[in-house]
Amino acid sequence: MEDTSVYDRSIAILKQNHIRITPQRQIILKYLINHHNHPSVETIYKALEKDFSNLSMATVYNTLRLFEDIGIIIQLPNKDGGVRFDFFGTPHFHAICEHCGKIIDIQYPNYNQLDHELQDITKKQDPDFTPSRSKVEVYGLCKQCQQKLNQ
Amino acid sequence: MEDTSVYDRSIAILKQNHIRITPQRQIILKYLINHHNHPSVETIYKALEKDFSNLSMATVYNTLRLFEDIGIIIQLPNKDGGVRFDFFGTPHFHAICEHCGKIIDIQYPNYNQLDHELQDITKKQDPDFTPSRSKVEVYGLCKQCQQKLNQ
DNA sequence: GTATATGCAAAATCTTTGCATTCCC
DNA sequence: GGGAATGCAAAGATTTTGCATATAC
Repeated sequence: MEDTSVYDRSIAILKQNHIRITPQRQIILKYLINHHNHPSVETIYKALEKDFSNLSMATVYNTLRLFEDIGIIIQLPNKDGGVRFDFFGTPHFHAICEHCGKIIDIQYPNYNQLDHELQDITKKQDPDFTPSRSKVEVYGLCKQCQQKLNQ
Repeated sequence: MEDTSVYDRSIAILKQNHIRITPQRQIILKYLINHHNHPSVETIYKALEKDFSNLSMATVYNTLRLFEDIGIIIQLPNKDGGVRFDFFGTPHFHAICEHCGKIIDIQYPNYNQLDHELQDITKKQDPDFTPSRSKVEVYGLCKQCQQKLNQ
């Protein structure tokens, strides 16, 4: 199963960073790998507390920040307050609807090249800054909202 | 003065969008044009309430959302909660320090071409989505934080 | 064994809302 | 004049903190 190796690779990254593998971190990681719904903190918490009682929001917050720091997930803006998250196994960017806030994954084969380009430009414009990753968001209107607004 | 015409052009955009020109909107717009410090809501409020008593946070929030909706400012993530804003007269992107959260403007001559490219890719990958603008952030370490972390 | 992570609940932040009043067009 | 914007304060969300307890390595 492909997901298992994604999971194993992620766990390896955690270990490389001397991060302890707790059950909470495992289930949150699994959730993020298996759900590409760009969940909010609360969505993750609600989904997991059923099977894993006495999980706390604080732990979910801690874990997500940790995962973001080491680059295996990225944070996305949420139209109505709060933020959302997305597992970042295959690098990609996001299209975000300005009207409803819907987030769509844009898988782009040359993302790595684009990422490299953006880091290059940044280093050229500001040699004092050492870039390590980039984040791209494209804003516009999703199909449903286009139709709604044209009525 | 260059800033005057930037201001006039922005006001024209507001009028095009049938947005009323209130004194509050004028001073907030002027502040954003003249300060490229990526201010938070509170920074703007604090700076303006001195000269403009009984300005309310609610109005600052409303105004910033409005300006963002019509695309004359963009919202940036803030490391420690909340968000920051930047006037978007000349299209550019941002370098953000992962360690201290510092935001640096990256003026890039071919930004428009890059923006166009990103919208093109998005449309190709998801024909149902109609893109209108893009946002690019490059993460890494600023000079100060590199030095700090290497000690 | 020890440093680290967790849960809990309270505190601190940040943002929105409702409504009476004011004001732009 | 009328619809829209504002200020205010309260409510609602979201996120962080402190500390005792539990646990990964």
